[in-house]
Amino acid sequence: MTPRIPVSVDLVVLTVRFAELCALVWRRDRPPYSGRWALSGGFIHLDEDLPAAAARVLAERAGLPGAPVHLEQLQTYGYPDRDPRQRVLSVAYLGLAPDLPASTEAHMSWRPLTELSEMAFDHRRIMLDGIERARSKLEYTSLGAAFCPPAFTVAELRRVYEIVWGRTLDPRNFHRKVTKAEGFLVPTGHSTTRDGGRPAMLYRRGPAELLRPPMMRPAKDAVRL
Amino acid sequence: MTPRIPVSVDLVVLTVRFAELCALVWRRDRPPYSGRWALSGGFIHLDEDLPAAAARVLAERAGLPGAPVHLEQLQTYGYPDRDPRQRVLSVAYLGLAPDLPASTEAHMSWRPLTELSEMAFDHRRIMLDGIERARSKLEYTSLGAAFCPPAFTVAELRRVYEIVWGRTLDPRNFHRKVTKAEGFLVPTGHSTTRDGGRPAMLYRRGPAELLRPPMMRPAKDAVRL
DNA sequence: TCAAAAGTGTTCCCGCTACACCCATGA
DNA sequence: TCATGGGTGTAGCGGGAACACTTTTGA
Repeated sequence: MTPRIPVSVDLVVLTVRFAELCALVWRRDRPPYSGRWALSGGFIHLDEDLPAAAARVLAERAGLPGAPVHLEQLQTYGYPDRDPRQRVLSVAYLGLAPDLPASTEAHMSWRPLTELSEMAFDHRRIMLDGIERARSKLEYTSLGAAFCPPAFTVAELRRVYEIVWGRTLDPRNFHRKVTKAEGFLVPTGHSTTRDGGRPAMLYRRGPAELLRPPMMRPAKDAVRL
Repeated sequence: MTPRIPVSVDLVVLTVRFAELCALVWRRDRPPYSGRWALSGGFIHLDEDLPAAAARVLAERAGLPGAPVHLEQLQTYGYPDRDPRQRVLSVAYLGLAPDLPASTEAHMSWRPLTELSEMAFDHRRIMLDGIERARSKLEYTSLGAAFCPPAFTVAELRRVYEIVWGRTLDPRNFHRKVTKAEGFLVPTGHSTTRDGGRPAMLYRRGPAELLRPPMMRPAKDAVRL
């Protein structure tokens, strides 16, 4: 007989807001782990594909239906006692989102990492794996723009990198690097002064997925901004 | 009610032998997909961790008990009709192995990619994902040595890179790069002439996991050796 | 006129590439 | 002595780091 196991999809949805890297979480109100922060998740349906289940959880449980969130499979967690009630296999997805309002109806909220030292189940481990994935994805893909609104400036994109990596970057070299990179940024023709100073060009995400050569994060001796 | 799903672990075990990248497969002898090549796999037990299940499948189904195979989780495949009999969720693991004899008892054999254009289920897709993972891992980790025997020469390691990437590499620059990289190679003090010519130093795998800066594969205009 | 941020030019340095060259063995 | 592959030296180039400098706005 083949053993059958309940399978859930859990979402590590990250964003950058108020100069901090935040995750979308809700506070559990019953055991186990009552009062702890938890990722949004749900069991997959029997006729449902994994990406479809992730999209459904994003819409229904996370309260972000139709939001422009980049979703990708992260990893699967399956040690037997990760849920004390019954064995559950969890397929984790990573979501990168612009700064959206969290759904109060779904009881979700954006919390900076510093507040998330204690989480339910193994959700802290999953979240940390997601953050590490996001950090490395910024190095060799153009996914940093997934944290930005549809039109954004180079400085806003740079602040995303700085906050996700926890490093300061040289604004001038960063500017050259991303504007020169083929297919990373598409000029909209408009500009804005919302950051003060000289008006900055507004860009949209370009078609390029990979960044070659990659932009490597500086060594850890450089500090948080 | 939470739907329960059978979960299997499937292994993409790769090696380099006879100057070709090969995968460990077996030929199915009954429907569905009778006669097609398949990856080794098995259902996970109810009390079993995922890495433990992968190790068990490697030992029992793949016929490589105790072999020095680097195993890491690849991805999870879950669209509902990937197995026509019943829905099965597959957690794929990638294994990198030195050139070991395949177990005849387990009916496994090493087959070069060129012979594996038609496989059972979605195993070709899984295998291709595993190969792409292996290719990129060679770029930024020291896992190339996982394809080599315990003691190996720089030239043997280079041929691993050349075959996995399908590109020729400059032997002299490659030599400098890997011998200079901190923690990649540990000299054994011995040497060998098994490749002909001047004796080559033998090395063991070093403690370093990551390769910084990475060794990037050349653009695709360079051809197969 | 000044502060602030955008964007450009320039210099230095390091790492990669290409290739000339020498070394140590078997045949 | 020659063929074969191992290993070193070195010049050139391209990209990143550092930073001086100009540009364009709001106040």
